[in-house]
Amino acid sequence: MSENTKKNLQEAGLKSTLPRLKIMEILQSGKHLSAEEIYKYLIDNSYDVGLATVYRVLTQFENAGIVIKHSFESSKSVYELNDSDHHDHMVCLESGKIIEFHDEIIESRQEEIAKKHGYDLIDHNMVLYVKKKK
Amino acid sequence: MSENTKKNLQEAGLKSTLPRLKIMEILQSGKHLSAEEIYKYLIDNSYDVGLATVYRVLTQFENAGIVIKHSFESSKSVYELNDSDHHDHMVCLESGKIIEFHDEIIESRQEEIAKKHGYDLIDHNMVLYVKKKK
DNA sequence: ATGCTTGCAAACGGTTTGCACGTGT
DNA sequence: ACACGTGCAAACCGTTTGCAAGCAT
Repeated sequence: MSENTKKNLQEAGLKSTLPRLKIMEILQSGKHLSAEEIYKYLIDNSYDVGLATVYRVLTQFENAGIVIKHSFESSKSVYELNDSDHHDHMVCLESGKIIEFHDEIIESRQEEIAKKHGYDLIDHNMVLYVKKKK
Repeated sequence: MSENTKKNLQEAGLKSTLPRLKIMEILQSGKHLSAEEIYKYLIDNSYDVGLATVYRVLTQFENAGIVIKHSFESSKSVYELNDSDHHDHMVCLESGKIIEFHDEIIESRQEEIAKKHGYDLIDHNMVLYVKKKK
């Protein structure tokens, strides 16, 4: 797996350095993590990185299409690996839990709406804010 | 109209002060404006406010349900009057133009999705990023 | 050997806050 | 008169950047 990661990085024109490999590895968890969370995790596991490096690496990964950046809450951004099959998110306002989902009906409807207004749909951002049903 | 505005403010427990009335008036334009844009507009029209006041007023308005805050681009937020009939937004990546729309199919689909996962839909955020059809 | 990467600390940009003064009711 | 609102400047917080040193190829 690490060999694979190395290749992925090189294909993206990025030298396979330790910070990059470590960050990639953390992202494999499938969680939605902030730069700071990743940074803290590395420090706690006694790998010394600079927070700036974490930001730089994440930005490079984003540009390379390796990760996707979200801003569910206004201030800090979170990152997740781009598994390349698109999904949207639901955030529980009570627990903060993030649920991923995909809905073809909504997707195609979005296309139609853009078209109807004379535009091509390039991308979209959709987050549902929810609470556990009682 | 200004009398009405005054009443609205008071109902929200906010004294009807000049900064608040002026900001309310600017928002009537129906545009999506940032705090800084509102601030500049006031200064340019020779009404001296502090930027901090603009932020404070907008936050109070948001809490009172008078305005809605969006973050279409990551950094600055924009505000619009809450006309209380809900709509979503489409942003043109080339011109920056913002188009409002409402789609019942998507709305009800969102409800269903939340339910299907055992949640109640409280709110949502949806932005389509588009480009003019060529 | 070269140029990309890194860590650090300083800068950044949007937003918030403490404080003393001003204003609406 | 009183509490609430305001302006200013300083603080804030997440993120970015300049620089000199370090590392992958």
